[in-house]
Amino acid sequence: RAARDLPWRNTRDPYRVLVSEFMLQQTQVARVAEYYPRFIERFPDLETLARAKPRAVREQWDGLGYYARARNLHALAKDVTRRHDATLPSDPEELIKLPGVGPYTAGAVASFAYEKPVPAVDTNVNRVLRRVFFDRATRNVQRATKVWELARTLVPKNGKRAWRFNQAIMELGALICVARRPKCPECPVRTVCRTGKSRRTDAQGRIG
DNA sequence: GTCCGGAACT
DNA sequence: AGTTCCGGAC
Repeated sequence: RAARDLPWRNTRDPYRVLVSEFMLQQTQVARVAEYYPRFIERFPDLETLARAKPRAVREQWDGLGYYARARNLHALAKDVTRRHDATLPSDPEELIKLPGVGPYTAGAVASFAYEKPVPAVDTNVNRVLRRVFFDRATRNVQRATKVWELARTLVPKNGKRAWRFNQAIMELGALICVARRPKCPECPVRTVCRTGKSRRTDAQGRIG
């Protein structure tokens, strides 16, 4: 509903989704918004990126940090161009085998590009789910796999709904259910959220 | 000065 | 389970 309009949300092109996710792994939205369009213009598709010189890729990435990810992305492009006929896999199990692709990025590409009904748990989503569904004691101890299990049960079975669901939770985590001082009074799910409920009566305590 | 963030590696 | 990478926000 109150989602921000971001360039990589208006596409289902797997390559573009992949690039945005690689950038977002390490950097905040505002900064990615600055780099992403230039990168896409310079390397519009996987083949172009695969053919590019490491130097050129690095230059486009300069200032974003975590340069190993740029190398991974480049290696991935070469990999996929060679082995998968320049088409990114749609299955998270396959995606995760690619360099620089972990559980989150695999889920994100599968959902945001291919509209597969799979969860994508980044730290935002992780934080939101833990606050909403787990009590304070459990929250600190919950293993990541538990949150993924929960996310799997929550994601709509319909791919388009799953896409919106994943985007919505990430947006919630990024704008409202932020790490430091969550804005519970503005939160649309506060009435069903453990944390939101307990905080409604509090003046403004911190979240443990 | 401290916290934040995915994946990879120890 | 803890560390590293890198730059920005606070």
